[in-house]
Amino acid sequence: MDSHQYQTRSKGRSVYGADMDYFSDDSIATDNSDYGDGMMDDDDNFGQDRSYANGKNKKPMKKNVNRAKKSSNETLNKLAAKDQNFLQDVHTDAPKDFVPDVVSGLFRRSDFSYLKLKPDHASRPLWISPNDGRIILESFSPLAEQAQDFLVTIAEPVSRPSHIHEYRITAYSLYAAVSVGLETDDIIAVLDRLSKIPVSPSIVNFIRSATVSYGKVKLVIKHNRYFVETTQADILQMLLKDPVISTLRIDSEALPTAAGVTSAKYDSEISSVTSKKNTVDPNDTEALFTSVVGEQSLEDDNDDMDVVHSFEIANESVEIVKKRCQEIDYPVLEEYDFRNDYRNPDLPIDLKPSTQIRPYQEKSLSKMFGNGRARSGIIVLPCGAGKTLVGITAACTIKKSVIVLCTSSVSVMQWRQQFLQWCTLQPENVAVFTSDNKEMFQTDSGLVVSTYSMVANTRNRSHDSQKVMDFLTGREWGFIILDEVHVVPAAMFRRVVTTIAAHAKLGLTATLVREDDKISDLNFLIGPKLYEANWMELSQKGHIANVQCAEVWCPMTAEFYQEYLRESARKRMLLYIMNPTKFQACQFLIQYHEKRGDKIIVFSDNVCALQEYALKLGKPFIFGSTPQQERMNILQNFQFNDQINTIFLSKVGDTSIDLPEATCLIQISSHYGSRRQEAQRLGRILRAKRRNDEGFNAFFYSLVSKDTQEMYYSTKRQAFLVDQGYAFKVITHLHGMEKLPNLAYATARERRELLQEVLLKNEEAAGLEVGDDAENTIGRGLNTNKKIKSKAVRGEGSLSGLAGGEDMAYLEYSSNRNKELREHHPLIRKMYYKNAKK
DNA sequence: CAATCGGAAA
DNA sequence: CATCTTTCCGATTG
Repeated sequence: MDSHQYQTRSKGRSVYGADMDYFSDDSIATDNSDYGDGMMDDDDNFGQDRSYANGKNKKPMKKNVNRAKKSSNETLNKLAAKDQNFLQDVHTDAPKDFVPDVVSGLFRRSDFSYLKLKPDHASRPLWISPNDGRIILESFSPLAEQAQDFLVTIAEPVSRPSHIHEYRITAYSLYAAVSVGLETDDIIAVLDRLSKIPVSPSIVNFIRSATVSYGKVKLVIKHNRYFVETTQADILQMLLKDPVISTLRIDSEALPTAAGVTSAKYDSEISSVTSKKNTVDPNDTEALFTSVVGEQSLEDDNDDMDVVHSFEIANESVEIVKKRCQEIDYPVLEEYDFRNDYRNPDLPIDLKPSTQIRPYQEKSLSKMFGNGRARSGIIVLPCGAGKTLVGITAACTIKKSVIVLCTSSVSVMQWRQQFLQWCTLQPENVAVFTSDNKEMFQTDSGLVVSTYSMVANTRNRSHDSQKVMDFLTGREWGFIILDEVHVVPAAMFRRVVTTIAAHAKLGLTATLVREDDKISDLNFLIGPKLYEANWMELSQKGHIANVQCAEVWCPMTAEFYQEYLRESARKRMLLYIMNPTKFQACQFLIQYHEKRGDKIIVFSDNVCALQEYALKLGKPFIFGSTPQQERMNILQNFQFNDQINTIFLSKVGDTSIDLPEATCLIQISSHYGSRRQEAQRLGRILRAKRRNDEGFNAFFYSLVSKDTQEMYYSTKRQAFLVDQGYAFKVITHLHGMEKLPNLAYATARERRELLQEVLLKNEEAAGLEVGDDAENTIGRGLNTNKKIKSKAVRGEGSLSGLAGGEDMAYLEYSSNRNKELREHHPLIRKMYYKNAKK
């Protein structure tokens, strides 16, 4: 199936320039999907090569490039089939313009023909670019699985579609590898064994130079005090001479060994140390060295070294030191020797015998506890793969007080429940700390589950809240679990990490991508990425659902497209979301999947559209201002009632709702190019495994209005999933849609009415902030222009609606109900306030 | 005392 | 980039 890789290749970056002629391009077949039977078959005629999505380079991609690829030889073909951006960000000192004439992609700027293939290259699965540490893995090789295990450890997975995987060795990935316990020589040796070509000296040098300093400096907490440790004396000297770090050192000998040193005392100690240090000649490294080196024997670890050199730093300076170490290329490793921690009381916690750990969960944990200590870091697992259980197992291994932080109070409750479900922890050892539940455990050790916002809060706290915070900050925690690390703003994170003293930190996430650059902050705030699962592999092994992703192209109707072209960017959005064809597609898909017996979730970012769709189709929906009680009610029904098989969700569904399992997901609008959102939403159906035998057992549709901006965003959003190996099929025509009985907006008149409604909504949205209906009561003389307009469109219903004829208002203007409730009340209030003042 | 609302921040 | 949604707190209800 040759074209397969082209589909999956489409880590597309389409740029919608002025030319929109790509859709007449014959390389995109239209209307060849047979929706009636074999609708989701892995059939070639189903999806098409997304060759329209071709390049950052703003030029419409030449068809013949793709063609050329198809006809060239096997290996070249595969390499070339990789994304075109291969060389877009090559930072290399190697000659780039070897051969100006290109074959394609990868070979555009460099000629690699000078690289000698090993005689038995065919049986080796790797190829390493000497220029930039890029690694290409043939995932069909028999050695692929082992190679993959190795590569995830030492390199960043860039893209992992079905046949060819791409990784990249970076300084950071090497750091992670070293901190997981790999040795420099082993890395090089294994690489060489797997590679088709001898590993180039440039790569070997890079690995050596990067790893020589990595994993050598450790940060350890003892008795609530922080120590910087290293086994190499020369590194210690180097650190002590560092202008930043040297000033932060505390003389540990002078401190009493007992805990409970107040921070005031710390300060005085610091000053005493610095004054003392001035007496030492900075050039006399020997003296400097001996003045601080506290030698101590290490409990026989797997380390050959039996001495560690360490010095103490103050709690407050931990972050500065970590950052500084990162800068000077000696990133600190945080390890917790929990087995030898006799000071903190043990927590009676163990997995229940019935609890089963899956192989990949075990593997991720083995990275964490590889040398008998607990390393801090991040574990990346797709949603539904049992992140919670990984966290719980880690807690059961450490057996010290645990604190769990999550993003919402809903997940707080879930964590608590899961802990009680999977392990032997007793309820009296568990405390929940949220806005309406402030508990503390009375025992020596225990588990606290809380939210980030609760802990990181800087504003004034309620009395109870402060008491709990004192409790949290006043003790030493063995382990902290940070759930959904990718969503937390870095600033908040920092506060959390610095206020709570925890020996080991574990970050859990499904997607380590963000559209901003804050993700790198996690590196030094928590630690290296310890493990990243391959989604495809998990789904092949049946741990998560097997998902068929599809993008449905809905052509704009003539009227809508006309308006679309006329309107400003701001208003275009509503037009393409409310596109009648899209609505029909949605209706059709819902009906199709309900017949199959699927449970369907429809996502829409746009609240107006959400309500419009849901009401028109008579389905329940949940959005921000849906009260908690109603949410529960709807979700309960969705889960257990056979009559309710479809629900509509706004952004609330992305996080913080405990969604019952669904098997089909339809997206009608989304947040621009957010890859994270896309992944998160897909994650909502990964848990579903009911029909594992039928091949695809879950469906993910994105409805996209053709020829609009949406297409651009859509491709961007998919990038992450495509990198994970998902193939997005394009459906240009839903077979049998027109024949659907009671199809909405089937007549031109209905569509016109819808268009009117949408345009009108735009007006209202624009006029809203001036308060166009407050005028009836108080807002006299305010913007009469708008007032007239709004009155005109509202017609007879408006007055009764304003006067409290809710039913009427709800039916006719339901889409604005939320806005009216939320926006006009404060407005009226403000006006009252103003009047009262006068 | 609980439920609910408004405000602020993220 | 604005919008949406969430969180927490304090105040107001019945």
